[in-house]
Amino acid sequence: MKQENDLLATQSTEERIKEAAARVFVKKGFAATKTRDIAEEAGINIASLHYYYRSKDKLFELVIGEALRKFSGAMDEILGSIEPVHLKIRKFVHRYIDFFKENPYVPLFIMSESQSNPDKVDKMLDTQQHINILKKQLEELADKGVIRSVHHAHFFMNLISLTAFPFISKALMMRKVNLSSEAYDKLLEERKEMIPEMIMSYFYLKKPD
Amino acid sequence: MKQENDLLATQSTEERIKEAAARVFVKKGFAATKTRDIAEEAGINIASLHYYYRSKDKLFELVIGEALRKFSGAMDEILGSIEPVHLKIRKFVHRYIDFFKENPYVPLFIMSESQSNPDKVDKMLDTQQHINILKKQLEELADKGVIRSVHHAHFFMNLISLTAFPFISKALMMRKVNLSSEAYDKLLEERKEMIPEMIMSYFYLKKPD
DNA sequence: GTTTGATTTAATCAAATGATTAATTTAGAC
DNA sequence: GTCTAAATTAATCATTTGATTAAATCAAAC
Repeated sequence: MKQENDLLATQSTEERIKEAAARVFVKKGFAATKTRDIAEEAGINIASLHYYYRSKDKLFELVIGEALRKFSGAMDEILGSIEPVHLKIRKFVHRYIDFFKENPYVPLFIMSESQSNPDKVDKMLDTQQHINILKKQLEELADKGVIRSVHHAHFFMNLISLTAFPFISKALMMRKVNLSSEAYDKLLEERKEMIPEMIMSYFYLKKPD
Repeated sequence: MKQENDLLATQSTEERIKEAAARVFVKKGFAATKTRDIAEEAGINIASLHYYYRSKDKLFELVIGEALRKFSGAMDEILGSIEPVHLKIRKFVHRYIDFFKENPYVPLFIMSESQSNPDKVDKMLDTQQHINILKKQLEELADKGVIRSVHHAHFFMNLISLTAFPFISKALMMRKVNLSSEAYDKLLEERKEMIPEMIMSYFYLKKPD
């Protein structure tokens, strides 16, 4: 077969289907995505989709699984380390803002899925262990009087809220505050510094050592 | 017709359909919701649904419209007032946490819809004007050196992120931090005090007058 | 109790949609 | 070149689903 262009030449059909599926699923959700949409997006025949992936369900689980692994892999790696908390915060925020800039639909996608399909999502994410490391660190700091003594969940919630929500709400927020996508992205970049500072100024009663 | 029970007796069919639709749409999203689901949830015939609301689309627009009006109505009322900013923050957070506790699916629903259906959502929300009041207030405070001089969007983003995200992520977060729904709700209640304090401690350089 | 309009129901339609089939084409082995 | 397995396509199937229809039921007016 003569390759019609480089784009087609560089990727296998199998690959193209998966990536097209990821785009469409993430944008429209599972139910609103039709196999024909994916086929069109990938530039292939519907039957090829079934040839490679058996069913829409299987393809979806593969795609969502990858999104979740990427997401929680990055999270665990940072939160689970034994680095001091105040350094973790910075790393976490920087890495997640970069990650979300490249995968802007992932956070909302995960939230939506964990609403409509809690079991599927749940099985693919288990960060329990790493959160416990963070918890222990926070308890120690609280004992020493370095940070406020509040439930560790608040710490975690605040960190993720401030980092992830502006991505989830980008479309809405842009309108509300009347900003272009570029201007908004610039603000997101600023948050890499702002969020750690904000968390620190609230939780830390003394300077960390 | 003999009424079979009080629940059926107290609501008209029309009302029951709308409320059932709200529950199902909000839980599963537009595409995943089948008219048969709504009919079953409401305990009525599919044809009655069309009799009262013409089409699935019309019913959806009605439901989403109401959710959005409730949401943005509350938001505007508080943010648009001329009260001092530090009082607004408290009111906003208290009111929204109460609102979200009663309507826990609304925030995620709005985010999902503004992703897949930006135009529909956009037309129903116009808080531009009230945000401008807040913006002006923040600029004045910044000029006086009372608060940090950062883009007003950050202020708004932080406020909403800290308030809304824990509701959007409740399902996921509960697992991560290993909490029951009740324990989680207790944390949400604590946030009524924590969030204003956190925002204040970061943005305010002097005590507000 | 009859009539009338509003409401509800069961049955059905047409289009959309996930999946399959059978035929065709492609690429590599010999 | 020929053969074979893999890949791709067009055509089609069975089910789901939003919507409609026509008949049945209900409730109020008289």
